Amino acid sequence: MTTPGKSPVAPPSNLDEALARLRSLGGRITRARRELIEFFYAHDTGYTAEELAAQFPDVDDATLYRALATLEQAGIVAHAHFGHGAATYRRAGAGTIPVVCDVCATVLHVPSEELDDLRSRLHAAYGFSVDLGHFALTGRCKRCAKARENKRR
Amino acid sequence: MTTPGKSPVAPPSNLDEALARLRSLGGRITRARRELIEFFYAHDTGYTAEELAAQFPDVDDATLYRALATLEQAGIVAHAHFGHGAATYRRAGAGTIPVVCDVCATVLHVPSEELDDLRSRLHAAYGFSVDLGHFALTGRCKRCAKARENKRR
DNA sequence: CTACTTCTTGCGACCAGCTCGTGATTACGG
DNA sequence: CCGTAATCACGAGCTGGTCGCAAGAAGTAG
Repeated sequence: MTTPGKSPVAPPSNLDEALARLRSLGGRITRARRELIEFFYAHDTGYTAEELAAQFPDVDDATLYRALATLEQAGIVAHAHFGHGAATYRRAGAGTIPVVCDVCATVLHVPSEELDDLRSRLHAAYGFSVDLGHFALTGRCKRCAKARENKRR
Repeated sequence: MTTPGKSPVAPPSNLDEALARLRSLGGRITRARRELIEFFYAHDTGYTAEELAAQFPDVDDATLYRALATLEQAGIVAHAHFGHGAATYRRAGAGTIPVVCDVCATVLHVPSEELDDLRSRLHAAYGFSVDLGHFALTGRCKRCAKARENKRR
């Protein structure tokens, strides 16, 4: 309803596989798409659309968003929401989930196995398959939690 | 950085306490605020700003958002993000975490104890105090997960 | 009850992040 | 190299939310 259908298959593990996947789904390899894929396979962290736009100044915004949506449907990239602002995009299948401090916006990447437990519990109890990683977990990092403690007394 | 500072104290447990809390923090009890608080104490689920605006047609949008922000700072209401759209607001301290299906948008309310484990694990391992409930967990509900399975073969 | 101060509201303009419609362009199968 | 469908660039538009400011109400002191 809100998210474009995400491919349930395993993410491609390298650039060539990603290009092949895109092609096999009937997508064309355009300059924008190729550059994006290359970029994501060269950089493992997440980028906002704005950052990507700065990286590829001659790709139009609308094109950028459409390319990202296509790559996402192909299971090549994934996006997640941090805090209140823009979404961040990164390579699919990264194996970590982002945890963001709402105070200082620091992002901690937690291995996704930390959450396997929760995932299987919710699956067993409610039949729900959680997709951890689409929304970041939020909270307070060690430092900001401590700072706030001090302020309160 | 993104979220207005959230009060770390326990949420008020009834309407009068909530009003008292607001007053004790130097806030005035205006019609908009009182009506909102009454509404949240009468309805336990979450509402988008749009739904609230429809509920209180003579409260201006900007006022509504400002009132919600005030109540949130006072620890009376809390907002969370479901899917990609608008935030939803509800009474603070509800004790359940929303889990949303990205396909059919059904919301499942999971007792927050289900997540205690995760919370303490992340706290122990990274010093991070997660605030589950600010972002909903997303994924596929039983029915939509099954539907997708069938479509794939 | 009145006067006064300060917080709050309503209004309109505005902003970020993203999406859509359209005609021009380009990838790629043949 | 051609034809044609997929894609792109451009501009307008949409949603969800915020801001500045003048006018209006809540609380307080007298």
